[in-house]
Amino acid sequence: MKLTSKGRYAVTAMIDIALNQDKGAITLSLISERQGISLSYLEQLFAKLKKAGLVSSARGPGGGYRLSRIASEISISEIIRAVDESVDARKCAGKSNCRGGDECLSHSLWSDLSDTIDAFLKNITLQGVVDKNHTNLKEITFG
Amino acid sequence: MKLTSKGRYAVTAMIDIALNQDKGAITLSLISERQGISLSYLEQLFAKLKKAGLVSSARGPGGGYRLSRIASEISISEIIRAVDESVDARKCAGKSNCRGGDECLSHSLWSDLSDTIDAFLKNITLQGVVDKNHTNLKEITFG
DNA sequence: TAATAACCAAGTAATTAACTCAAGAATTAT
DNA sequence: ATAATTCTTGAGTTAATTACTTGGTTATTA
Repeated sequence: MKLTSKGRYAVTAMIDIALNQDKGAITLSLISERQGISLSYLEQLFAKLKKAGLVSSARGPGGGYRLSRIASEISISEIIRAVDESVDARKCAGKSNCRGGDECLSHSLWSDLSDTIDAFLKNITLQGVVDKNHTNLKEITFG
Repeated sequence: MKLTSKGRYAVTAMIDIALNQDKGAITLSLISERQGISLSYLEQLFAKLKKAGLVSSARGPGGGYRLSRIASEISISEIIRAVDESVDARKCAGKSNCRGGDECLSHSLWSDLSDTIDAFLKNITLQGVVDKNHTNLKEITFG
């Protein structure tokens, strides 16, 4: 799991579609204008989003992108993972200075932590973000 | 909130100290050897960790770094925020194409989401990760 | 057939990450 | 004192990634 502005762009674009999906297919030009993201960059992001099965596309006039599933069934985790290659949490693997003992412990721990964050984001849906329902999650206390 | 390998390096190094703090101050050379992170890069990271008040330092032989607080009172959020500049969730601010209306909605939503992730990481402490207690958090279900 | 809009492939500029080099200053041990 | 150790600082380098640009092509619709 990796969190960068690249992922934010993807989430922003997906939210834009979710907010405007009643108007039919949404063109990247429109998203580009509304969200201030370059068209070609969006093309690259949407190639990945499509490959991940999160959106479907239609060419030609009246074409554009649609959500493949309803917004309540698309998680933020999926969107971010579609565009952001995950951080390699195990760079130690194969390295001479990492023998899998205590030295490697922190690496596997980070890996677990990363999974935990991912599991957390799986429970926040696009619809939840649009509805601002995700703020409910803030109320949950841990530990 | 931003999640990159830079933050992972910082967390890894802090875990290394937490695991070895009974042996006194920990030198960066040792962490460098054990974790496979270059010494100079660690120097830069620890300059920030120290500035953030997470570690204290001692020079000379027998010197090194110590945790400023006990591990159960240092959150993963603090460590990551100390070294990783946060993603600017409001690049829209001041831009002509973002007028603060619906167009900007997704930006503030992302900002909220980022806060949510941060709040989540605030509840995972260094000690929790060392004890693997953080895996308990995986059991929590949302929504 | 003309306009639209997705698709595609290179390449480039800017930024950041990760590292290197080269000093210096404080502390401890001899 | 002297020497070894370790933090501290800053300037510079390399590599990777981000974000964007350019210039097309294909498919679809009016």
